[in-house]
Amino acid sequence: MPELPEVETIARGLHKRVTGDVIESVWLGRKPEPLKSTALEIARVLEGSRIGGVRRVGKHIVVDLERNPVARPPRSAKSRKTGLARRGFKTRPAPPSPTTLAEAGRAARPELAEGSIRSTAAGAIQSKSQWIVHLGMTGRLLVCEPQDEVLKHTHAIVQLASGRELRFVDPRRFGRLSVTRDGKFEAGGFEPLEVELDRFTVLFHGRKTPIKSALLNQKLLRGVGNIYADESLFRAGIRPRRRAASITHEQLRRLFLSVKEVLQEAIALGGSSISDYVDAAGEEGAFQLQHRVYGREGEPCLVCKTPLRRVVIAGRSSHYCPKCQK
DNA sequence: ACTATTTCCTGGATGC
DNA sequence: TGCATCCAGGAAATAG
Repeated sequence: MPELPEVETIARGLHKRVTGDVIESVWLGRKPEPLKSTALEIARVLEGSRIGGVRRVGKHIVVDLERNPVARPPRSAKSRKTGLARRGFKTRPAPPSPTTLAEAGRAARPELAEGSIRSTAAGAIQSKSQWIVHLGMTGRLLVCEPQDEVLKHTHAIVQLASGRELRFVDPRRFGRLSVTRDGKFEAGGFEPLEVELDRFTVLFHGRKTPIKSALLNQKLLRGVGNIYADESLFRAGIRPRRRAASITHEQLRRLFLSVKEVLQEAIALGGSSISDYVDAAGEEGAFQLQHRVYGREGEPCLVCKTPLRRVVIAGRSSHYCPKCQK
């Protein structure tokens, strides 16, 4: 279940491997789509774009895209592969059309050199856009070779000029793909690793909701999920059910430090591999071995040996030590 | 304006 | 072995 450290690990791996590559063609799976934007919008923005870099914002992977603002020839309905996929496809997807959009554009408008910013297409084309990927619970974004087996639940295949492919695989379909045309993706909330203490304190001030729920609220802090919320609360000595408003300033300071500490340690270990999480290179993280409460219901607290408890808060299982956390 | 609950989705675990 | 049921959870939608 990718949270901030897992997404950070994936984004770093992708950044290293695909920055500078050019997207030649895009295949998107069937509806009901795992998509926020429409398949058409996604394909239009991606195809012909150069990957300027990959980074993390909250739990989102942001792929920054650049393109030559060339006039774009209309595509015929027949040439569009999007939406043609059928449920549970098992064969290789159709190969990319021999002429990519970018090539067609350059051929049609050779005077538009690399780096040109002007477009004749009435504001329809931006030089900066973004591909936004949210992995949900079980999503993966993998760099593959074309001959690699296409995994079940592959919902998108992005073919790169280098010959490799970026594949989005998501069995549970909680993941989302979308694009922006202005390069201005906004996630809301503050980055937990960047937020300052006074801001952090204000975020929770006066809230009646349990502190666990507040930590999971992406409009406050972005990137903290169930595992790291529980681990942070344990390190701070705060029970997950405590109302945010009832937490003292000193305890909030401890929580502030704990959140950063847990996330930084997890990033250093490549994230937590629970169930099937792997990074862009297929490597597992190691932070699951450092979990002190998450997934340890009934096991002894590592500090005081008291059996750990699990309760459900706002539909999320929450693990804590009844003695160490008040 | 907040907060709480429901919904989406499928594989794996559990129970009979 | 097989079949039904439950559970995991991020975030949007809905309800209170």
